[in-house]
Amino acid sequence: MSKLGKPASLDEFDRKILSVLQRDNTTPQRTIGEAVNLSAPAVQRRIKRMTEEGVIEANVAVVDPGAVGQSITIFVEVEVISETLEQIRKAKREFVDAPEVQQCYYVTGEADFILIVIVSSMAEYEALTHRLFFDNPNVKRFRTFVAMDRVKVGLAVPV
Amino acid sequence: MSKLGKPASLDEFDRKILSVLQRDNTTPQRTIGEAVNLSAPAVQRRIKRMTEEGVIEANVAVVDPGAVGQSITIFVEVEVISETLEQIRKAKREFVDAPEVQQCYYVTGEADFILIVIVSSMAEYEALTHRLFFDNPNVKRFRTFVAMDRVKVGLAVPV
DNA sequence: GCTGAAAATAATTCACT
DNA sequence: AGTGAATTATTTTCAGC
Repeated sequence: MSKLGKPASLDEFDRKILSVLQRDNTTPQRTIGEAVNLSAPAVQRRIKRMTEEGVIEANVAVVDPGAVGQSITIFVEVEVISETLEQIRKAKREFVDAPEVQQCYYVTGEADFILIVIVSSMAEYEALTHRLFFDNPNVKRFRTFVAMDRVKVGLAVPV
Repeated sequence: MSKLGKPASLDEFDRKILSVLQRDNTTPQRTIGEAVNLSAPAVQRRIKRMTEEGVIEANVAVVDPGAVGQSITIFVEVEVISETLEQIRKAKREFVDAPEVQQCYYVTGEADFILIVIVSSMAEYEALTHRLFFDNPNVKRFRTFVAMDRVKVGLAVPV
């Protein structure tokens, strides 16, 4: 959910703090302060403000899918038939609600949605395709790409 | 980088801890302990072990791209000409080294790579396509999908 | 091996300048 | 925004299972 309240102008201090937190948010505020030439409380205040403004959306641990069952990462391009606002909203909701769907984007181009799905078996994926796609009369077409290697993974944003 | 050293067998405690940390890794260990019926030090030891084993790959802050310049998320399907091991490795390296490339997967299907790119303007994306694709004789074709909405974003894994 | 309890250390938060 | 005190969390040590 993006905060639309403010432009949330960030100064150079904020940007530097963010770039540290995107790599490792367990970095002590004191260490961050030394890196950006600010006291620890000042760093803390800025982090708190950016969290309240929604600049920092979440703080999460990144888990290796392979360690938790033999997980399979799959990309799915989905094309829908009707692109009315209501249909799009409904499709979004269905995709978001599926726990197997890790990331979902509404896109321009030859597809309408791109989904990143994580399952523990192809049988599970097949079941998911039935539930999300075949049983959905508004889905015209979908294409599957199975990831053989997660070459680079990150949610970081250039700051 | 996936740790291949051990199967890293996780018990129910580990899985519960992971599922908490994937939502919010700033949750105090004491609170986690109460949730999973374990003492704070026990929680801490398990987190440390899973971090060393690579089960926990990173701890990161998720930043709203819109807050940091008006960032644009783009998906790119890349098809290469030669799929020799050496060419694949070389392509991987080039994609990984580009800071605009946030996520990169090597996939089966009609494409060979799927990239998730974040740029602050289409001009920047165009420059990137020249650098990564047009100037690379091994790239046969690429397709661009511009994200209009990040419907769901997460790196969490079902545990 | 693992746990939980207590002490020591280090972090964060708050009042004040 | 910085300083220092108070609070809170994390880390280590250690005894017991």
